Amino acid sequence: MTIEGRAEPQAAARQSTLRTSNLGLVLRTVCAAPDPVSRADIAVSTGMTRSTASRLVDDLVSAGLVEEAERTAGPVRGRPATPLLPGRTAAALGLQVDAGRLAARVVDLGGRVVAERLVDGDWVGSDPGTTLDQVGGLAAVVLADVPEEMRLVGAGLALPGIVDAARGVLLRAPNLGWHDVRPADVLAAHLPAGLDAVLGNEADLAARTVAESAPGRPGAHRDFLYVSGQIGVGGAVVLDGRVMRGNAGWAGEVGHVCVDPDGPPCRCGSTGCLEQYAGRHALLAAAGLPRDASPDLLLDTAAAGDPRARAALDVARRALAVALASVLNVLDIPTVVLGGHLGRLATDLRPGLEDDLATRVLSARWRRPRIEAAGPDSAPAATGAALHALGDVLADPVGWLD
Amino acid sequence: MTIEGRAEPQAAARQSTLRTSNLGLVLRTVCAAPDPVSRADIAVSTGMTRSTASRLVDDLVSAGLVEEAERTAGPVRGRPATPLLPGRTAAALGLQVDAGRLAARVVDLGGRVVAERLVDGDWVGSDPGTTLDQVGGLAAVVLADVPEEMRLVGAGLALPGIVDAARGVLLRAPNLGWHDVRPADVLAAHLPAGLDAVLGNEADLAARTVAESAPGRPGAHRDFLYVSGQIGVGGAVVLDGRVMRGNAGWAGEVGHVCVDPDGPPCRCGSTGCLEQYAGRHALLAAAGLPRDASPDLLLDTAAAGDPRARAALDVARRALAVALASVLNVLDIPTVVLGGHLGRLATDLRPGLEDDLATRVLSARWRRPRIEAAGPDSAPAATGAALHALGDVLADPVGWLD
DNA sequence: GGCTTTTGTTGCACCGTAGGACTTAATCGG
DNA sequence: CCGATTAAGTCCTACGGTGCAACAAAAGCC
Repeated sequence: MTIEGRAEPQAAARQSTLRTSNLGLVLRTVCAAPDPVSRADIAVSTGMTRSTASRLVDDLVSAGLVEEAERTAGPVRGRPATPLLPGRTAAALGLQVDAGRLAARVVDLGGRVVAERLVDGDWVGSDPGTTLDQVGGLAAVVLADVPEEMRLVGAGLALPGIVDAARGVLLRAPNLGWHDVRPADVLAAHLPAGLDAVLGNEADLAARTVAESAPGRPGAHRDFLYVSGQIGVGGAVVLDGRVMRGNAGWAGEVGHVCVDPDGPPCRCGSTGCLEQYAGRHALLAAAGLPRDASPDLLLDTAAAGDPRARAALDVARRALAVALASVLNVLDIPTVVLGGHLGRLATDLRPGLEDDLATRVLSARWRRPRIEAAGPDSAPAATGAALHALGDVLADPVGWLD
Repeated sequence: MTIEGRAEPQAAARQSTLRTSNLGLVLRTVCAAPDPVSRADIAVSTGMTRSTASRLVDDLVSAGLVEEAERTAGPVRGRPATPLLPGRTAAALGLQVDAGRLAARVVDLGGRVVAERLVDGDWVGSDPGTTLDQVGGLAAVVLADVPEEMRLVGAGLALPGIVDAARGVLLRAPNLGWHDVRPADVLAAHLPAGLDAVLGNEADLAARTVAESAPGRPGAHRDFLYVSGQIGVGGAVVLDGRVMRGNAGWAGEVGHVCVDPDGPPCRCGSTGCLEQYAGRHALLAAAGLPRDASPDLLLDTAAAGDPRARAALDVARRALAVALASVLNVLDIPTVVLGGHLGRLATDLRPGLEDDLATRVLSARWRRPRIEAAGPDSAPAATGAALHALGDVLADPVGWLD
């Protein structure tokens, strides 16, 4: 929390800042490139001299953050380049607790999933201690699969609620029925000493996997609104490739954008929230299906001609159009990525939704808003949590040089 | 415009980057401080050594960007400090074209208004060339008032519409009836050679004066939504003290947040936009008053018991509550600042509006959203335009060292 | 008046990057 | 097969900017 109206004291840049900054830049350049780059490539793309680039790369290589691949003699003249790759020995643990799934994953600097475990079930109204114990157990199993030489640089835990990351507290997670939980108290027993999981919001971290396909590597979109269809509707705003966490962690709550002030009351105290039309429970109830039915069943039912299912989908689409248009007008964002159950309904929703947005979004005449579905990852927020931890290394590799 | 999915090549930090960065930091420290600081204060607050701070200050002093005030012997032991102040010889020109007012202002590094001219009138549907000629004339008059030794470091022009700042084009300004105008073509004749005005959106620049009370000095709020009540309703999102311009300059258009999907059609093509309830024209028409009546007349009429005026205010308040709550839920912002005619209605709107927001904003239980009125400045966007130009100097003073 | 305290300055050391010469490892051409 | 060419990577010195510590300056305190 910052004190309003006062600038926080900014630190002066010193010699070591240069090294930190440039080491990070070199590492990010290696990680961002779709194809392996050489020391000379780095020098060219960053503008530093070959000697400087070379020295920084050497430091990163000896720390294991960058690896030299075999020189493959190509059809080019001159001394062949040494291809550089993100190191395989640096990795992070990503954990996820969701109302319907627990996940633990280890992801390395190259974005490769080294090990993972998923468990499906129902944790609505579960006991925080018991559930976190389960996740801790998963984490321990996954960590046992990790090769000996691998170095864990951090861990993250994705939670479907509002978190105070600085204090490590989950303030409230309505879908789980949890509030004021401090996961570190339970997780510490299962994790290696010194490895404590940074908390993050599920939608924020899932959005990160869209913005960043691997640590430091830009993903499909740089500026977008991520809408996470869960029991309710969560979301995240991504600007310039970075997830906006907001002043106190509450940012991105598209589920509570008001679609109709005279609409049904929402558990948040307001009326006509988007969640009341497009949340999974609301949607399935309106369609006359059991509330744990799958999105595919809903689509099949509608396709079979069931009027209630069709109507529920249309209502959800119209509500999404109103809510998303409002957000897009305020944020001037070109793209909406649908995740969770909304992602699986994207094919059905997209055409009508894009048409609605084209009439409701002010800038649509210049650039038509696009709707996309998130990838098929079964636990994107777990990967996002690992990416978050790995991001600390990319931002400042100095602490990881032996 | 950035190419999506690709990281733009970032430049490596070099020795000169240190100097640039630290010179800027020292200058901003001097400008940000409410009371004059000394070289030693700067060293302490930035963490650099006294010798480094001293050297950087000397450079800024000899360039006129910082001034040494008289040493005033205080009641403290030790050698008295030399108080440092923002230089008086660096200033920028701020211009504003509005539907009802033209303005030209010169503001110096300390935030002092050196000279200004305002002209009221009606420029709705005006000819761009003629109107810009008028502003250019104002600018020339104002510049003639500026002392000889003063150095103009830049200029800005605030316009009530969507601008492409990079290309210097006003895309569209519905209130003026302008589109695709390149002001530089007309203004160049009135401004000194080399001084070209950077374009900005009126609401964005007005919001900047709230975020920044003088160049580099934090204002009353750091994170807020600025709502500019003009003929329509504009706005700006300010996060971490910086105005979000959005991907293509369309950000902050709160006026077109949907308040009621079944509401009246808006000129933007959507229905039930906030502007249809809280825009000046809509509000006055609903109250049965002429559309150029003042906000004070509306308040007086309502206070006198006129039911139409009272109802119009209540409708506007409820619409604002729905729209603002949606935005606040997505952005996690604690404060709304009302400007333009809405600022003058703030006293009437605030109590009810804050209550409505308290029930509609998700995080209100933890932190109640607050409504504030913008200051009484008659042309805030002109000042904002000047601040924008001065901001370039604060960001990188190196170009201004002789 | 001498002591204390804090500000501002000066000279030297250190650190990291810049630049250019040199080495290395490949292709190409005779 | 061998030298010319080309580009990658390394090494050494120079330079620029900050850190450090000693010193000078200007006040209050006793």
